[in-house]
Amino acid sequence: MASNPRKKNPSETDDNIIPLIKGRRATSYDVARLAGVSQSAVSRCFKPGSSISGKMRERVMKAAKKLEYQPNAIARGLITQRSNLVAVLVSGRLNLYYPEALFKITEQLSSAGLRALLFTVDSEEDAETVIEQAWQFQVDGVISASHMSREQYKILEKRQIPVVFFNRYFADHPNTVVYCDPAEQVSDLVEQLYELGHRRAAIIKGPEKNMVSVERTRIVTESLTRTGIEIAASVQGDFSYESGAAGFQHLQTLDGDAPTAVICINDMMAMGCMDEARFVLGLNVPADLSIVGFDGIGMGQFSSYELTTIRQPIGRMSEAAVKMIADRVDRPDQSHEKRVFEGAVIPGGSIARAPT
Amino acid sequence: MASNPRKKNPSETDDNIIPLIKGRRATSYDVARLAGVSQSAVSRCFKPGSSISGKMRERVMKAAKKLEYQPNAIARGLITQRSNLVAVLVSGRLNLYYPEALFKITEQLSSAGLRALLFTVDSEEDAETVIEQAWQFQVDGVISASHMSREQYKILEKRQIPVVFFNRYFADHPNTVVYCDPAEQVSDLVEQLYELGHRRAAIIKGPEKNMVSVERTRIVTESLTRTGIEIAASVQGDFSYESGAAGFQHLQTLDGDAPTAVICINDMMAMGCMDEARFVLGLNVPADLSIVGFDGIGMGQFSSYELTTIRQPIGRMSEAAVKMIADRVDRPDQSHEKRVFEGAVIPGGSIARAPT
DNA sequence: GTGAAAGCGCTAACAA
DNA sequence: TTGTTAGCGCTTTCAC
Repeated sequence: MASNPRKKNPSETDDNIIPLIKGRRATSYDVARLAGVSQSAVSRCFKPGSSISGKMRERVMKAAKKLEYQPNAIARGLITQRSNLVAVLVSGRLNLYYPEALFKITEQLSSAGLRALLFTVDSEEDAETVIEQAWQFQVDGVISASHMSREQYKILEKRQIPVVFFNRYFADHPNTVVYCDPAEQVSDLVEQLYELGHRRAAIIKGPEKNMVSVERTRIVTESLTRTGIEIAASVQGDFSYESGAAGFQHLQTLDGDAPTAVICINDMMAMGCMDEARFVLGLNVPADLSIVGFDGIGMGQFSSYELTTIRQPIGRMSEAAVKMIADRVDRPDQSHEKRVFEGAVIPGGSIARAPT
Repeated sequence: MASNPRKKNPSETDDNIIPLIKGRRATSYDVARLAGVSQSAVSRCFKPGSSISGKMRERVMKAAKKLEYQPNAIARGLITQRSNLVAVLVSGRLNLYYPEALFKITEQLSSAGLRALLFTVDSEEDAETVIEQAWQFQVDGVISASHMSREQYKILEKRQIPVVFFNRYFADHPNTVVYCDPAEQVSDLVEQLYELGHRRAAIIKGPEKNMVSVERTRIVTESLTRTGIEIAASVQGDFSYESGAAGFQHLQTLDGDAPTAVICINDMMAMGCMDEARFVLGLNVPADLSIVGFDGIGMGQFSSYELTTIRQPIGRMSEAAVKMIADRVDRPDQSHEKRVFEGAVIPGGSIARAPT
């Protein structure tokens, strides 16, 4: 019979007394035998909120301790249909510039009793295989801070795996999202630039298909136009330092008056831009050129940069993402929710009155 | 009987034709039924190297595709006693300065058919709970790039969970290690400093209990002494930018001749030190002061710093770590191995002739 | 090459 | 409150 406990186990045929054979981990049966109770009693002892007497609990726990028994989460997951695993999808390339969120999310998941199964996704094909992997490992949910196509999302939806998007979403599709909307702060900052006399600005954008980049660019463009600052140019970057430098170099080659301010769609590019302006072109930042970034990464505040930027509340966003995935795991039919956080302007010293 | 397939499954009692009930994932039984073969045949189809006929494989795969069947890795793990999960332990705080290794390791694990279960460890108690968690999840191995006490390591050893240490090890205990030994490069760099006329240097150390910090400090100290450069002072930092700045500030308060060179035990502190020297004390780096770092992080090469440093071959080290853990998972009784990589000097522009 | 059957370690429904 | 028992979905002998 299947339920005949450990019939083939050598520890039983050889010697019923020795409970833990070297090299084999103790199971609930081993604990039950040592404690002289049933296996299910052991199981109950490790499930919070089970009805169990103090005496029983004590006996079991003593035996468990002796055998260093810890319930097998894999076996538990098989029967409960809950793995307590959450796939965390990050972009290896982009996250290098911004690892805070990953660590915060991992910590938060841990406090929620969930484990982070980490996947790096740097291409659409990666996403494909990662989703299959996550499916094989029966993850209870997915936190996606990397690229994911609509089709891929639909697969997860069909399989009823809850997904929380971190800083990206599908506008035309219901989904659960934690997001930072810097519109208000962009508006403030752009007005400040206007008052400082800036009338021509340039934008260095992030990756073409990156949602954060596209949204920030849109907001900046709108805000500049509304305020009455002309957009001299808008060049493509890829979020890296090098692309910020290259972007600024590219700006120099364009016709027309030079912009007095450059808005970079993330901090890394802003630093590249600043260094290019200062060290290659010999400009003075901010006297000759004002530079603004996005993200609020730690490095931006180093004395060499003192970047004026718009910070995302990463801690609160990570917390929210984990809270939301945990909720959706418990109640998958729950309606979708989008939690939008505001940014915050970090003043810095990279903007000043426009040169006359 | 336990092996009576899916007796209680509503999809069977209600309708034997419909193979996949909405909301339940397909199992190998569902596929077997649709293909008209036995369940074990399905299992064999998904195990590489099983003896199976082409016709059978085709039929099964067709059915599997139709049902979007993927084997359940959790159930597989239960029976094979292999979870294909590897716990990756990183320090959340310290890794912020150095996320490359984590992403590289994750990618490499993925190619080896293993998944990274990520844990952040920032205190000894964290390590305690993390080890228990990893044990519960039946991880096949552990890659530890965070603090772990000897006792904690011994627990893992006793439980026969292979461990690979990344950039740390226990000298008096056999263990499997991937490590970067920069002794040679330190020697070169120190000699270079000597030839540039430096005779007094200071050291800004990393966290007291951090193995990398202790080792680098030891090597630097020895090298300076051997070469004939006096160690003016050695102050404590914690690997952060701020502590590098504070460290340099602290150096200024000390009696005696000021050092003409500062060796910082990581790049982050070197940048803090450099900024403090330049922007707070108005020194010119490298004309007035030479600064050296360790790690070779990307930022160090930004034009604002151009840090002279000793790089670790992170890519190769990550690769080695994954290779080693995969080997040990397959052959746990294999003897231990320590793979030591050399560093590489990145010239940079933060050292020059000592001021006279 | 294929199928029947046992059982990995656990939870949960049920009976006592 | 406790014990008995049926499976979660898979791999793996063992017959044929």
